[in-house]
Amino acid sequence: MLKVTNTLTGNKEPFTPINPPEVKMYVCGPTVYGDIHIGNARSQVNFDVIRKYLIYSGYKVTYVVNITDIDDKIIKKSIEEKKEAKEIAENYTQAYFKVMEKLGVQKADFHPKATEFIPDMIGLIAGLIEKGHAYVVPSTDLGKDVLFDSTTFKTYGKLSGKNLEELQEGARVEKNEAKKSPIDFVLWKASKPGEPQWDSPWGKGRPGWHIECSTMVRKILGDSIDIHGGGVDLIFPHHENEIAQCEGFTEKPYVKYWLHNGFIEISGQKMSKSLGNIWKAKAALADYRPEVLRYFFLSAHYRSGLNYDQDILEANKRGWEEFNLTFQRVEEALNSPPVDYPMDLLELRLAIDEVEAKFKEAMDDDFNTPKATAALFDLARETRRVLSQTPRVSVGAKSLLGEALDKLNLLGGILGIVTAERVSIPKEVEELAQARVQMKKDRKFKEADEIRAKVMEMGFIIEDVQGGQFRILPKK
RNA sequence: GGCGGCAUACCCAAGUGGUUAAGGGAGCGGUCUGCAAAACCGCGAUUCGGCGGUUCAAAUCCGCCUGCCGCCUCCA
Repeated sequence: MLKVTNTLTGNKEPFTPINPPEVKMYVCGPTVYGDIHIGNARSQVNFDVIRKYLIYSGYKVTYVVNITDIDDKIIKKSIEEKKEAKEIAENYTQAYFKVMEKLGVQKADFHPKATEFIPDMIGLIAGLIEKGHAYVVPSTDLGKDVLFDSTTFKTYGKLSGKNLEELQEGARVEKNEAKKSPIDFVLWKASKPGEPQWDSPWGKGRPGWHIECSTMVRKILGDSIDIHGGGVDLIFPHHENEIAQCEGFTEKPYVKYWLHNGFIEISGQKMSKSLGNIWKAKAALADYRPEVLRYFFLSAHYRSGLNYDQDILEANKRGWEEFNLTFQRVEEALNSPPVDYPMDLLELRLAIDEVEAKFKEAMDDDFNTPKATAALFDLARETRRVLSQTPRVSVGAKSLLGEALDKLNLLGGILGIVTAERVSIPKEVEELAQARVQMKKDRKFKEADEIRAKVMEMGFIIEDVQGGQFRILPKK
């Protein structure tokens, strides 16, 4: 039984979708005003894993990740770079997809862009005005603003655990004097001359940030959905406001399970522009394999903070490489002719039999990826143990190793920490290594060592195993 | 000030009332080997920030204290 921690209730609760086996899932995607950083990437990877695990568990998932392609930051950037906002948005949208693809994040079923839903947003805003949840105030020469009237939504604050009085007292200096209450938020924003703009009943303007998610969720998935995800920082005000907009209008529950992932910190500090410690996903991918980054992201529970440090990532890298080596070893054994002596396979048999149950148990517990990974490592260790003495194994062992490999591929694939990529060994290296076997037999160790040194220069390591056999590994 | 989270070995990190406190990295010892190895095996917290309490039983529940962090303003 899958359990998930729901921000709305603050509890870990059984996951029972509204209309099983269907699961409607929406995750906040990027605002495309720049290259995404490693924190955005972590969030998307977390939810990618959650999505894949739900599918593995038999749910029929409809997955939506939006692209915010109109907002203040994009406009600011377009002024700075003297480019159209549209061009900025388009460029960074492509950059985003490129990074996601590299990271093995599967495309969502829908990637709606805010600018493609303007008429729907206008419709929702008009509906909110009609229902008395929103009001219009004068703004620029081109149009008026529309604001959500928070006090009309009784349960405002239920997601973030805040209440209206506290919020009003704690509110910072408010710029917009037209607001009835400082915590009212903008649904529609009048444009200034030269800014991107759309026609509306309130003149030329553009949508507020919160309204886009509400609109696209309703348009694509419906009034009530099962899962809505994003980073912890979105709880307030973004997701709080989405609830107010949708439930204010539909009077139906908007989202059943709110899931929020923790932040990545850089050496214990929050990533921020002022600290100058923003770590871009692109830069991370230049230094590390995607599988290593995913392994790192999944090394802590998704709700926890995740501290980045050079040493920590290096340690994760070594851990992943060890895991990855298992695949190569097993494939090597499967592709070699069998030996005819019996092997002790009891431990491996047991490990294969329990890995999937252990993995499920971990993932069913609010997607406990560190624990799930440990289950995979237990099996990987057993396979390596069988292979420790020899690259060639018995027929029985081959059969079990094949089973183990299938399990590791299946489960590791959900986490996205398995790579299909194999380093091909050049024929010349293979031949040199083969020749070295005879040299060793002839006790020409000096020559044998020279071969090893030469192969090393070519980027490969020769490891001797039992029976005069060898194993070739790429140099790291 | 309000709300919330966290504190487990040298490092990362599971564990949320009851067998020997997962897993990974580093370290150490060993195996194999002509040597080497990033290979394999073994070792490693009588103890879970501190102090009290509840309980037959607590890292796990409660209270207080200390320290760190997030949100309350754009942010994954």
